[in-house]
Amino acid sequence: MNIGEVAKISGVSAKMIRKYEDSGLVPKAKRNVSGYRSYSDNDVHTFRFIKTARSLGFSLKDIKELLSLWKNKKRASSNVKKIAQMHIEQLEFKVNEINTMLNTLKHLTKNCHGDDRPDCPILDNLERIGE
Amino acid sequence: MNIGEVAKISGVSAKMIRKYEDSGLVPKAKRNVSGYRSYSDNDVHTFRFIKTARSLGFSLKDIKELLSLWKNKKRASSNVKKIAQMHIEQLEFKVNEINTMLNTLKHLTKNCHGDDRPDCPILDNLERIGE
DNA sequence: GTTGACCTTCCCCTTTGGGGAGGGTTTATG
DNA sequence: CATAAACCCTCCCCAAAGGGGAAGGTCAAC
Repeated sequence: MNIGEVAKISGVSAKMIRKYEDSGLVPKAKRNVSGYRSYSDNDVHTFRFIKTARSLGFSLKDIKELLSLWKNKKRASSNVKKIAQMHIEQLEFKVNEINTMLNTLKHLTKNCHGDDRPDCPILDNLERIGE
Repeated sequence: MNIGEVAKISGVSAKMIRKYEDSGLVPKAKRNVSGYRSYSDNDVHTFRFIKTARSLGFSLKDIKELLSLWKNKKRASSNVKKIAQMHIEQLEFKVNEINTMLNTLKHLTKNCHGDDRPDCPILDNLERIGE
């Protein structure tokens, strides 16, 4: 398969497939006589794995490890679980951050009349809060 | 004041103060004879405003608008409120995305025994989900 | 008068994509 | 058979919001 077909059926753009190769996430693809990258069904499988992992928010660094565990039939599942748990913690941290922002923002917005007058608790608080 | 003192009391690093100037977020600072940037208390006030707005997750683009509304005593609060509401919507979208990831990740992780054996529902699902 | 702390500009790096230029190849169509 | 469309290649630039550090000028204190 050429890169375009792999992109279509794996859901990873040709652009990103090349980048993943450049960055070492996946091994360099074989080339045909004219220099085109040439892929197997197995490669498609790998790109689908990457695509799914990205949709769960894993970083490429994490995915690199996940891929190597995936390919290693003698892996310990504890290593996979560790990566997932770290990732969960980071996502929970982010959610907490955003929810803190949202609480403040919603409070401020509720109290802003939002009309033609200039008075605005949102601006008032931007002046004051960060002290 | 020199940039270092402004950085210290506003909480915005000197590096970022220069970038904000370069990017047009704040007007170019006056310079003293030796070329050093020179700031007033009012400038500190502005950087504090920016700092707080960043802590609420506003983008620099949003902050540019917020700053101009803040400085404009004839503003309509509706314009401020609009920006805040758009921002709230974006943050809520992000939270939803992350929570969706977390639901899947927690489910998978719960079912992974996490020991020396290779079997792992996390990897199994990375293969399958994204179809 | 030298040292250290401060300031300047300039360039590079992060992360995960995308856009597009310039040029070669393959395939389909007239 | 020739040409055009659709691929593919590499290379460079862009986003956002920071940070690191080099090379060099300036100021203050000892």
